[in-house]
Amino acid sequence: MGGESWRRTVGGPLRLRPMTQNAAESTRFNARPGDITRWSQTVIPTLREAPAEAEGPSHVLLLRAGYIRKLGAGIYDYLPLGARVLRKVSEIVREEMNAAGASELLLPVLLPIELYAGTKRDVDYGDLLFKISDRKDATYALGPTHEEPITELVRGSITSYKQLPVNLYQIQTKFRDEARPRAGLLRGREFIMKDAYSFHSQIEGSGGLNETYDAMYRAYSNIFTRCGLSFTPVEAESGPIGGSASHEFMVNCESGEDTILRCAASGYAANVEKCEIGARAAGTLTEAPSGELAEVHTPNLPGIVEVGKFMKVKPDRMLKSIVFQIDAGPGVKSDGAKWVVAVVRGDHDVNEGKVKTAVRAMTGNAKAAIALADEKAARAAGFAIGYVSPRTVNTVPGTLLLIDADASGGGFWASGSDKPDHHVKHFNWRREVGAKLDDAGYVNIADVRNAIVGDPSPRAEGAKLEAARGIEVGHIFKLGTKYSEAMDLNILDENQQRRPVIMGCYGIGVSRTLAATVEQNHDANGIKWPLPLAPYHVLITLMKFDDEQTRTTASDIARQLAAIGLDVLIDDRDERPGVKFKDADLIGVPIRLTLGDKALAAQSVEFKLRNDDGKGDLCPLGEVVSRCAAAARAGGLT
RNA sequence: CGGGGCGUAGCGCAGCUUGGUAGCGCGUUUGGUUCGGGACCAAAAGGUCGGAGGUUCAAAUCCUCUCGCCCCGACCA
Repeated sequence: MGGESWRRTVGGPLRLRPMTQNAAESTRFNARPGDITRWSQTVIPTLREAPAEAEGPSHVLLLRAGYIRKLGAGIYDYLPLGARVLRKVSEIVREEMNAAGASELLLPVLLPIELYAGTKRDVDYGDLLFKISDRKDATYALGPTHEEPITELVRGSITSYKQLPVNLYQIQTKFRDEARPRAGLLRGREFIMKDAYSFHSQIEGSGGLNETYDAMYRAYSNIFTRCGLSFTPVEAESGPIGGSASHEFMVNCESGEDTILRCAASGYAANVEKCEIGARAAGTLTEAPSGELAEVHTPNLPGIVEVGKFMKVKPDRMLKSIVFQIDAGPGVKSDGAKWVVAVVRGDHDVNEGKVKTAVRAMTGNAKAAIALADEKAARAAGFAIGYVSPRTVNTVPGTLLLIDADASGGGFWASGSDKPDHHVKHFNWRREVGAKLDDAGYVNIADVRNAIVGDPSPRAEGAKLEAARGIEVGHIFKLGTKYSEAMDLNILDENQQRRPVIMGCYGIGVSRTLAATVEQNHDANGIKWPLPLAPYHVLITLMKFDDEQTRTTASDIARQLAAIGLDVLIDDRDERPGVKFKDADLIGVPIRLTLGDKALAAQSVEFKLRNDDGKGDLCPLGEVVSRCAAAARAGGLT
């Protein structure tokens, strides 16, 4: 971080409110007064039963509590409560993005398909790209992310390296033609996202990509902290630049779809795709055989588990051999290596990214691309797909062999037999593969599998990796020059060199954050909003909706709360108390004030937090505002 | 895109096997009794049974096609 930079890139949000010694002023939570809404005048259609299709706590509760309504598969209305929460998330995002030196703009949703053809993303994105056509039959895409339009914009408006860096963001609806929308707001076809793009003339130093990346990392940490969420930033699959060039921000939640791994000793955390594994004991590839090689007929068995059951061999004693094909990369001459067979234990999963890294190291070709082998091509080359064994390193020309440490030892192994419907028992590395094992140009022991719970930590000796689940709500990464090269975004640098602009990209799922917050904060009765995201901070429940004194008192309190910046919902419906209390718990407003006869007679109201059990306690009218303010502050409202 | 399932009142469901006047609970409306954690009694409104075609005297029910939705998998912010 260049400390002299005029740009504010560190720390919390700028607040417009001037510092003051005045005690009353200092309890204010917002520059503007809070909102006062009467339940009877808005639309909060709570449901006793959730629609049958609702899946998962956030989906069920947001539907039941009247925050959202489904309009189609993966398409939702945001009702007044839902819209208010979205606004709260967005405001926090805005404040932190602005404080970190980014500028908000708004790009179109409707984009000519040609824009995506230029970067081949119309193909790469495939069916995920939402396409529509107009009356002239011209095709458009509904923006899934906005690298192309933003690059197009910057190409036409930034003309000198002296104008860099810039970081531009928008908060907007995105579209993806998901194969299977699910879990309500967590995976919709239409969702709200904050996406930011930064542009730089260099990677290092003041104004460089790394500086902004770090600033975004801090801004994201601030944002999710301010939202009141428990979250973990994890290392994710790195982009083209390498290193720790990508992080995902995961909301910690057992119901989350993503698995993350972390090491308590070092603080290291990564997603499954990225997670490194610490040093493991490997075999010497010289161990003695466990017995005679024996062929077993294993017809019509679809997976390793079934084969294992059939042969009475546990998956952790089986070798799984996965075939990848190597594309040497444009302009790079192939050195003859065409295939890679990655071998892991049957109970482990091959990691494509790690295979790629290992292949690059092995061949010295840093641009080599690998992909799961095309089945037809692999068969034609001599691989019995589904029954491949490591012996193919000897039988198929141009084949490299990568052996995971845990698959490299001696003892009993079962493997494919390189002919359809057959496996072998007592596979032995030395006997079956032979001299090629000693040729490091062809055979390497490497980390080529996904990490799992209990694996050694890559950062602290002796420590083990723990697994946790989460929901991805933010992702930052270093794009490099992929888009600037594809779209001719070049700028002359100070040495008069014409160079592609270096880019970074930073996303936050705004609507997903709303849902993830509910996933993380709820109980059997309903939602429990963290104060900063709550649609209203205080709910005033009238026991007698038509009692004049009750109504006046409620209005009074609401006005005073609004004056210090708290948002107030007054439940003035003609409903029985039980209904009101159930709904109060369901919609999850953090602070509840109940105005009933007995309390009012004692010049008091009942004060209860959504987080507390029981019925709350009496609070004298004169102390209500300060008590709410204290609770709001304790709840993380600023 | 593969496999499975479901479309009947605002929500949850029954009816379909064996064709014959479309039902139940919740919610809604009206009246009454109630009134501190989803009250009770009475009355009422609300449905082209997803759509199209076919078989039949007659179709929510049987057949064909189609659309929508959900779940598992593949995929994924």
